[in-house]
Amino acid sequence: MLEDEYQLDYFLENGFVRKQCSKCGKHFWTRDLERVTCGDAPCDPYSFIGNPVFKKKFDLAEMREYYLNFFEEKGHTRLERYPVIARWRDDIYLTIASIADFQPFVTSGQVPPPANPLTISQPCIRLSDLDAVGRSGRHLTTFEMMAHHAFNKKGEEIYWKDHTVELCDELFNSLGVDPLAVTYKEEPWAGGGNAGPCVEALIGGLEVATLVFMDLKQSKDGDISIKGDNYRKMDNYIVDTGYGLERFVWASKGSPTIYDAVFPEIVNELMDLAGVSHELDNSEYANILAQNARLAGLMDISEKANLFELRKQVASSIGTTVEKLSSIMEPVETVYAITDHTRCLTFMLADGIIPSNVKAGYLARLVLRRTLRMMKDMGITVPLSDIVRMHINNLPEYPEFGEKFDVIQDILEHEERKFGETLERGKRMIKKSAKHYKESGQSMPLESIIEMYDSHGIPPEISKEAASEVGVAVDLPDNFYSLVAEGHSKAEAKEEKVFPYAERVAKLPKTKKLFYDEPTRMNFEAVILDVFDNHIVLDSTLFYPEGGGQPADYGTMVIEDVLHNVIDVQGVDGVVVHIIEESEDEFHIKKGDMVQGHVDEERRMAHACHHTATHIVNDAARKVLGGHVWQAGAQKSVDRARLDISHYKRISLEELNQIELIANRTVMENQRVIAEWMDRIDAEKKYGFGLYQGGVPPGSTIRVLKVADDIEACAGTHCTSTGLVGPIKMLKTERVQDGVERIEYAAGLAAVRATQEMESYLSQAADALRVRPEHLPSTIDRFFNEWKEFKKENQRLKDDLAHVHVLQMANEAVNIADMRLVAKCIPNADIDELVKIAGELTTSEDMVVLLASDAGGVKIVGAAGEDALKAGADAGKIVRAMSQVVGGGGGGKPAMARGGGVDASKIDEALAAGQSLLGDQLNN
RNA sequence: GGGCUUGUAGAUCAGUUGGAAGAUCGUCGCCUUUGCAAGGCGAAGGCCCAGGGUUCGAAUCCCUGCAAGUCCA
Repeated sequence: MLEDEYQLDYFLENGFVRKQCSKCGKHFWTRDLERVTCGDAPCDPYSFIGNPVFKKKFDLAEMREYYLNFFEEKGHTRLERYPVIARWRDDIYLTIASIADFQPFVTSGQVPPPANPLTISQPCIRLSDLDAVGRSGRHLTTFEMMAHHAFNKKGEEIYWKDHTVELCDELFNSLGVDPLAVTYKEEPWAGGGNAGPCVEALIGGLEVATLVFMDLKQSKDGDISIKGDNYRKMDNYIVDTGYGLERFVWASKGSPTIYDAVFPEIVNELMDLAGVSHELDNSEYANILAQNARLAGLMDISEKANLFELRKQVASSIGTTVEKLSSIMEPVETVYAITDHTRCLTFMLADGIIPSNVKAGYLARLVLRRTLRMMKDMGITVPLSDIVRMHINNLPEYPEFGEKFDVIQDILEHEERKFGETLERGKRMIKKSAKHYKESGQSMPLESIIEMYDSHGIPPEISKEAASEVGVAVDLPDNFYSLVAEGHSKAEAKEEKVFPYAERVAKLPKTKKLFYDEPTRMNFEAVILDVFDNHIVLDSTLFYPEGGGQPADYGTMVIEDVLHNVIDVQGVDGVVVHIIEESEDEFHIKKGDMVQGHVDEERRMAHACHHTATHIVNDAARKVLGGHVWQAGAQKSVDRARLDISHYKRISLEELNQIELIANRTVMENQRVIAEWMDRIDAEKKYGFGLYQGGVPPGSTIRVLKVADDIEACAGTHCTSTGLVGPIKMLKTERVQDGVERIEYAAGLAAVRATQEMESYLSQAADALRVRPEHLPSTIDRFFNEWKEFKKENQRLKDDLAHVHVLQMANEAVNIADMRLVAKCIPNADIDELVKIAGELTTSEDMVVLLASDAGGVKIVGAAGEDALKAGADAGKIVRAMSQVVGGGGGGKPAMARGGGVDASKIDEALAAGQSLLGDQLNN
């Protein structure tokens, strides 16, 4: 990055000098002529602890308000925060920075910003330094990034570097910061495909703000190289600042840790619950925490070795041992982490993340389970929701949290119970396998501990604990989690489907879409703009291209008196491409030809019904299940549609019935379906991000569709009023992921057909049992019970029959070498009968039994009594040999074997062969 | 989106190379006991998740589906 980028007039005119840090070598700007270090840790240790840098103390609400108000007075428009779950992004799950609110469409210049310049305090969640939270004294999973942004275009500059630094500097001045204590360090920034110069504002060793001047974007042919990637200048350039709200509050209070500054009441309450005495008034204790935070500021403690190093340094600086220090620090750190994590959960759940085993939901569960584990370690037994309640009470600025508390509580209880069950199950498994290893005199292999974690979610510490209860010791290596990661094969890069002819299509003008204005018209005329094999582009069309879960229209096109079937329609950047069935005539189609198009009306109407029904069902589901319900996907077809929604429990039959009733009521209200093209920003302001349930459409204007109470951005074709949807019939629910339920339903004629189909199953079943459908449940119940009775009865009869056979057959035995043999065919007997007879006969110890039956081919059973076994009889071998005779196979144990074959005519031959083989066995 | 694990009695789980479906707890009956805890004897209770396939034969092997658990991006 060029040095020139940082030669700001503001610095030069306000007594700043550019220096190079004597420790890290980076350049920085300061008013302090004596200063030799850049002001950032580790070059400068924290000096603000116990020595606040502002003239007064602020809490979160006061600080946030001060900041936003300051920038409002400087001509910025204040914006409401965005959710912590990045609904409008498909590349990240969580909102990780204020600028994320405006990516990708505002930052790329496609969509104008909601205000310019603007200021916002955006709650953000970053889980990348999870291990450091609580320990470092400064890391948080959840923080608010206060920011002012200006979006500049060539010729339309709001403000750029000078004014940005000036505003920052003024803010510090107004807060009473000593001007000599502020440094601005040069630190080129790159991330998320963009880059630019950047200065970090540092006070007392703490980085309190980052001022990014984003004016580069990643590009293969770019002429500027940063960290190995090529970038080039953008037409627009953006002021992207980030001021850490929590750090400001910390700096204003100078408390030993950021946690004691941000949520002191909750920290204290949890310390009490954990039985940890946390007296910051005690100067000795406060000094330990302060010293820990100061030194932690100098290093990255996410690695265990570094944590130990930190302990060593802190211990020596206050004159104690590492063990003693650890015993003081660990409980305190854990409580800090619990306080932080529960605040994170508060934001996550209140903003509608449903804990799950995939996607953002997994992140929520990760935090949740970590928290529960730590609470258990600390002996905190209150429900998680009690702690979340504390946070909600502590954040009155977010009244929406309180409104959602009931659902949050329900989710938390559900999750706590689930985790408890998982741990119980896991402990049983561990104990079982530990016992196994103990008995065989082995130690517990690490692989099984890894498997317990990877496949069953049992934390290694819990595995170790459970194993030691059985008396098996387990060594846990420091790099346990990286060993887990090693076991995972790298995910394959998925192949992106590339549309053929995409480049040529891109050069064509956007197709005029007639189906929005005239949803009921099915015939049209148009002109061919271009043809690629069987792909046809028109100037205008009534054909709906696949999109938004709605499949493409089919139909026909008459070109030069030849009829072509349209078998697919795709949209490529606003250009509609019609794909016709391949035929020999297609070679005659050329640019400029007139086309008479006809859309398959039945297919279109079925799609429209299902699409409108989807909006109705979505709304009904929210009304029945709760406001946390969020569309996670949808697909329509001619005969059914499905809607995936976020929900933390299985949908019960009662709930599904309720949804069905409400949906059909909405239909009968016969409300007009209203679609209007709106400015994206206006639409977002008016309706919120609920608009994007079905996905985020690109562009500065979006089509807002109102179906009864449901308002969404939607580009599909719809019925003109809800009444035209016809009946909506729920078909089934399915759990596609933990936390995501799929509802399947049919609408319109498809619903009638689906109902008819169900009824026909019902009447067929009823006919088969010769009862009326309403008697089916009781009749089936009776039949099933009777069937079980008969089965048992059958078993008893076979036993009796076998017994009768046994009495007869014992007399028929022939003597072979001191043993007795019964070799006989019992016609029609099934294999179980043969087994029973043979089993009973061989209770006589000198008996060998060879039985056959012609039921279903040939069945053979052989058995030998104790003495016969000792004498060398092996029923397994005999039966195998006999089975080969009848064209099959068999085997078993010497005492009991079975086999069979297909050729019933050779049964006698097989019995004879068996007898002779037995003779051989006994004589040897 | 990818990976791994699991569906057997009311509950928790065994079930070997494919060859007679089991244990423990719980339930019920009887016995022992002043009573309780406990003990003894016995019994009931299984579409071995569903559907295909391989095989003479499948709880067991293969495929598909359904249900559930879990790790990661």
